[in-house]
Amino acid sequence: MQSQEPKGMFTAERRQFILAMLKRDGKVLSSELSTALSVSEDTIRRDLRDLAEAGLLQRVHGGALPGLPTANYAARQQQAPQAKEAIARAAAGLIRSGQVVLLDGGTTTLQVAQQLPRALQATVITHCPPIAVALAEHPQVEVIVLGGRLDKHSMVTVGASVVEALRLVRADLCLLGVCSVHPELGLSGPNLEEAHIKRAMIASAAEVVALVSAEKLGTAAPYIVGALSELTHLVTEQTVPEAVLAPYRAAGLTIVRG
Amino acid sequence: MQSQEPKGMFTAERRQFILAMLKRDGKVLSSELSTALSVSEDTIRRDLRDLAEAGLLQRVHGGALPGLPTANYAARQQQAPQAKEAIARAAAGLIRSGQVVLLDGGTTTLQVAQQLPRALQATVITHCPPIAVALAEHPQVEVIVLGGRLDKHSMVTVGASVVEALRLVRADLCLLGVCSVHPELGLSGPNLEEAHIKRAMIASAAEVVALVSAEKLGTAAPYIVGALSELTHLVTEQTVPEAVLAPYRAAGLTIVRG
DNA sequence: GATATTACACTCACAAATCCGCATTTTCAA
DNA sequence: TTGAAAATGCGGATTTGTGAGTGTAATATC
Repeated sequence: MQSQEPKGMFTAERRQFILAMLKRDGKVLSSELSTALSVSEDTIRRDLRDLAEAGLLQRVHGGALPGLPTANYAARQQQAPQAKEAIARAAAGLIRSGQVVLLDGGTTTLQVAQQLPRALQATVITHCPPIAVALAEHPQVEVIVLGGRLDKHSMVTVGASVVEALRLVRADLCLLGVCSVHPELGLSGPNLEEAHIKRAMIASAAEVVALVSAEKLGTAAPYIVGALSELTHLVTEQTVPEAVLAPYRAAGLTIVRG
Repeated sequence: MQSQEPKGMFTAERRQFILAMLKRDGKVLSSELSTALSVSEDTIRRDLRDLAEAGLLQRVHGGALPGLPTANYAARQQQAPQAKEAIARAAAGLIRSGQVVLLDGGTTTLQVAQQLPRALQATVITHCPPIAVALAEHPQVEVIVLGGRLDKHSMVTVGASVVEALRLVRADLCLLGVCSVHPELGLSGPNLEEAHIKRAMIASAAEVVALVSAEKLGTAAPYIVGALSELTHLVTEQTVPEAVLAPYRAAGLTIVRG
């Protein structure tokens, strides 16, 4: 993709190229751009200055970094500590090319969406608008949004229409977010509506993966989602001691540590 | 196709040729077009100016690039902020407390969502995930998301499920975004799927408001949404001369200037 | 912590592209 | 045919994009 470009290139084209390169590599260097596009570094700097002014990237010494993908999610990302990021990365690794994936709501699954390899080609079905917005940046993934009433706290759509739409789906994989997991009580959550939806997601997927941070392991919440036997994988943190995980292994789950 | 053209060539023909060449090559140069069509560069510039006004391409220094398809959503959000903001504020003022409102996709309608008075209590139905995310901040507004396949370019969900869900709705008000409006041809847009959805939105609402920036007035696009008579209000910029608005007034529309 | 190096902003200059007004030609209808 | 409106081309002024030179700020190196 490092291909040279015709000597005649519009300013707008060059800036598109810069943005594309930034998106692909996560950063750009003024010097590299200058040689790659065969224009002076001053021109590159002018481009970077204008693009930064438009909020499309963030200038740093020597080049530029991706701009903040809107303030909303920047705030969310901050409250995602390293542990969640690691869990998300591990979970993203479970998705294979060509699969249809059900992606639950929550900050951890949002991280999953942001960490999908750019080369991955898949269909993601979600009832979480922020995840849909995040995945719009992805070049390959097809996104299906499940409609319903928006629950502003958890930022997912809920209601009969979501469950109904899930009935029409046969997914390969299902990634479940915020849930309590208990060796005997199984999965449970703090919200009845969401519990219904998670149950429908489980019913529509061949493999079911739960993303569980350390503090949610061994706990339970008011509303039951399903038994432990409904799960196939459990992704959690490095730091969780093996003793805590033993009962889940015994139940036949594949354990993945982020 | 690169063949020379008869010395006698109608203006419309030449413009078709320009569009075809743009579609084939992804870009056109004023200088090349001038020699290829054996007309002066001024004529080419006039063509490009008119075609850009009709929204069929995007002018750049030295030639033109394909219209909207290349610009991404984040970039569009930045363009012409003050005019769009004014239109959005005026449109937001049309919403009365307790109403059920259909909110179309687009950058202008996103502005509307961001400008809703915090005291307003209403239900907003939208097929645009970014709008849903923006409205999550609002303390009073209930949000309903219409599900479907995500069109990454315009950031709205599309498909039969959206139209189907709209059938179940009886809204008081409908705010339509990016559309071309023409006194005789009525509303039209650049996308067939979206045209279908806009039509369904119109059918489900008692009052229909079109949010139209100055450059979209008097223009048309490939896909018809509906006749002028389907509209009840038209919100546009302060700067639009009264003469341009006269035909819309004559059609019985209430004109609101931002 | 001082110095060398690199990146940056600012200005100027030049060329290309564009815009504008006006004269000329073409088109179409009365 | 004739007249009005639109389209076209031309010469000018203006704007835009670019590169080069110079001084300043930031980073790297010792």
